[in-house]
Amino acid sequence: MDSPNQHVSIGFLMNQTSRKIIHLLMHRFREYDVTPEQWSVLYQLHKEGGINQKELARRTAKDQPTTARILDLLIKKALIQKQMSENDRRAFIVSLSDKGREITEQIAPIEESTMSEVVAGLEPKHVEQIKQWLHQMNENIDAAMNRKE
Amino acid sequence: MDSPNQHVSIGFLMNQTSRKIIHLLMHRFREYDVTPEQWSVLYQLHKEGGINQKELARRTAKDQPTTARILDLLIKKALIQKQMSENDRRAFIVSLSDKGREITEQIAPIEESTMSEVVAGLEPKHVEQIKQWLHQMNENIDAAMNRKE
DNA sequence: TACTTATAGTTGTCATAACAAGTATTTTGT
DNA sequence: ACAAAATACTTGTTATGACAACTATAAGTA
Repeated sequence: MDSPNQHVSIGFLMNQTSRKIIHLLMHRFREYDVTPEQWSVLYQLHKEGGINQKELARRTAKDQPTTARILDLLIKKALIQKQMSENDRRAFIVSLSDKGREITEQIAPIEESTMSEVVAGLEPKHVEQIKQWLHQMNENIDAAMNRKE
Repeated sequence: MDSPNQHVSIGFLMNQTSRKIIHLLMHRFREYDVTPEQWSVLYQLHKEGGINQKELARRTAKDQPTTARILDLLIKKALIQKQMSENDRRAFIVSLSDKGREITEQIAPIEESTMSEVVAGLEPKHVEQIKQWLHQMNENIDAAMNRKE
């Protein structure tokens, strides 16, 4: 990519960078047969299991159908399990299997070191600064979506 | 999204923000029946038409199959046309149709104003700073991918 | 020239994501 | 208590994106 940075929209650049990060993580995770999106689900369940699909979708910032299909794949790989909620028979409670916990703990340091490579050359306070600005953009977008529909 | 910014990986946050930008643009473009990814192709062709698919893929940062399929859709909508290259019978030369040019010019200001909304509250020099850091991350990722395979 | 290799593009498969529509269950309002 | 509305989840469709395999053509090389 030799394109002059200055004339490229920030939207285009963010999209490109985000895809590249996912691409890199995919390669690093490949031997575990887990994609970055599947990893984000496993990671949330490792932080706190026993939540339902809707809550899991909220925490991973995915919609419910996408979450449901990722869970299908993770069940096929025997990394998670679903059980019917006792309080609410519409809902399922999701949690890591032993194998899922093991793989999650193996992948976690790989994810961390990969992201360190990605932000190499940036100071930690700059990374925090970017996160704050991204957060601001997120809020702007939410406001824009709510305003117009 | 009430998640505490600090404990979220920058990769996760970038992916989320990027998707939200696309989502917002999609809504703003909906009446023109053009998606943001299709728009990025139209935009590049408006800057310079008469290039082949491989070059177009490079400029939009998509791979060739993705570009080919987006072009199929744009041809169906009669926004672009392909003609065989005279020099190289493997290649097609892509360019905007009159309708494509018209729609592109209508959408351009919408894209601009939408992106202004997204970065509302950030100073222009901060936006430039983010772009520089994103560019740095891109280079880091390219280096990491080349190093390991 | 003939053979090998590289290139431009297409097609197929799978994962992710948005959206709409459907089912089953729960909650709300009367 | 009962009908209506909301909720949790699933399924189908379309677009995008990564990747591998394929066809046709071009370029490099013996």
